[in-house]
Amino acid sequence: MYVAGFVYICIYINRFNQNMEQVRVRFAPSPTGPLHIGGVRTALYNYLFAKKNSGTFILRIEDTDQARYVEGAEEYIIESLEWCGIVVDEGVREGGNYGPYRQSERKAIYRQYADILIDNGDAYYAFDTPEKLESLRSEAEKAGKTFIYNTEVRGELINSLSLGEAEWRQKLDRGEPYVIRYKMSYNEDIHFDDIIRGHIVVNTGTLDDKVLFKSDGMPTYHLAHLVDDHLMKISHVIRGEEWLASLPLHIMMYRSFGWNPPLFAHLPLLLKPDGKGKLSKRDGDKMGFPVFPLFWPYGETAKGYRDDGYYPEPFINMLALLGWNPGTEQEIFSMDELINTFSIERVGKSGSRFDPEKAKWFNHQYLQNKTNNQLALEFRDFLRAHGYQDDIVRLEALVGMVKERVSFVKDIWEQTDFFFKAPDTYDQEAVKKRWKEDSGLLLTELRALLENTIDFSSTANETVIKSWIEKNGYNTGAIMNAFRLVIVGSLRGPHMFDIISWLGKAETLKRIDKGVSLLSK
RNA sequence: GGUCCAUUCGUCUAGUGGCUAGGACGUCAGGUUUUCAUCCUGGUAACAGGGGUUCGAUUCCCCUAUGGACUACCA
Repeated sequence: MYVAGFVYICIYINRFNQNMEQVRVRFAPSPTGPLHIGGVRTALYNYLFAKKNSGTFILRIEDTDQARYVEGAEEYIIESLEWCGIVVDEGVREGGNYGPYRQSERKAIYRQYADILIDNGDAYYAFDTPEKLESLRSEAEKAGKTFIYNTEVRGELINSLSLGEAEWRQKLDRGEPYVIRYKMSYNEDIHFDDIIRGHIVVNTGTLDDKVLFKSDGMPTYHLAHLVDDHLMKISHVIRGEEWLASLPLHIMMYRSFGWNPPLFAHLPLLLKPDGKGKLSKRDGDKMGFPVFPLFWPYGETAKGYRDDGYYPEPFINMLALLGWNPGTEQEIFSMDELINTFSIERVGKSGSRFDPEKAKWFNHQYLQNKTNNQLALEFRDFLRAHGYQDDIVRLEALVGMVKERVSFVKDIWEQTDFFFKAPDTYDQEAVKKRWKEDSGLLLTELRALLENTIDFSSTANETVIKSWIEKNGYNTGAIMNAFRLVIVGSLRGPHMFDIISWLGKAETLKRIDKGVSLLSK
């Protein structure tokens, strides 16, 4: 028992080391719509693992389902990965020695492998119509059971196992539609390992004879991905947890083919922020955050992170930490740091609830590290959208004043709108609280002071005004709040002296005049 | 229903057979500030439940509960 266990572990370790020699991983989405952040995370973990181990990251398009194919989805997926900074080594655009990388273009390959299984006796032809199977399923359901196409019922259905050879060959020759099914063995325990979940045992009695080859001449996922993974020399299959249930089948198939399976790692799911279940587009719509990297422009549109103002770096940073952590207290990672630190063993086992608030915080952190020049350049577009413009040096100064209080470039406008337009109305609450009987007189006095100032810089004004306040024994808070009210229109914004210095003397005096006349009535 | 997987603060998570169970987001309070925000400081808050094993379990085992995935000629 112990010896068997030891031998088993040795074989496993040996295989593990073999696979580590040439790491080749793939991200294999099907082009059925926009790429979900769950998918992005799967791609990211594959990418990080590949780069960490000097391996190859492959993008394979799994378009074997012609009915679900969506125009534009492939381009969208590629563009999404590009935006994220996930670089594909081999794929539909990049090419490579193991192409083609689109399954629809590999159609001819799959049939041969299906035939190998048939010759082995590990697969067979089945002629049952979808309608017949459907009715068997609903019948079983009515009886409180589940219909499974397996050893128990195989003999009673129409296939090359129940029919005489002459009979099924005749059906084939006549061109009757058929599928190829895997002949699952009965009552056998299969043992396999998952890097994240450890050792798992499943009895084949609970498995069914999965369709490998469809009547439309296309393989199903089970056949296609397995053949491709083998032919493309994939060393590690890192994919979503939804595949864990069909891993026993895949292990059996590797055995039938006589191939060494790759190593597997099944990633936990991303769950919705509230309640239960996995994250979906609906949650994003409902709670006002995106679940896709990019805006999806086809058919039913969906907003994306890029278009919502997120930078790719914090988006990736946030996603990397959702289900994985380095075991240290570091939270902010560049892509290179992620690559250096990543390991599959440190991916968690349980599903992670997505928290949009934390995503915002990551963006905030990254934005703080941008230079004023970068932000000013980006902000200029938002400014134009509001019908304003200014020179880049002035915008740099402006951005510098509010940078630390925003999470997105688009937020800058909310913090700086009053720089571009004098207030027309004044916040009533603030007026009530801060505009006193003598405010008008005091501001008129202040106006005279500013009018005679030569140096209108922030520091110069601060010195002048503060000494004036002190000399006259005025109340600083009373003056400054009233001052802010006429300049900004409400009690918010950066340092007052920075504001008026940016506005300039003429505009400052104008706003005092306007405010005093409107508020002193 | 069946099979498989999972379960540490509200959320993301660290961690260990003996610790005051650590960090981050959020939240709350205080401080700084001429305002708001930022920022700083501090607080709040967790080992799903029940049995074992053990001198001792959050940690190891079993059961229960809860959640999830799969159960297509979809991936």
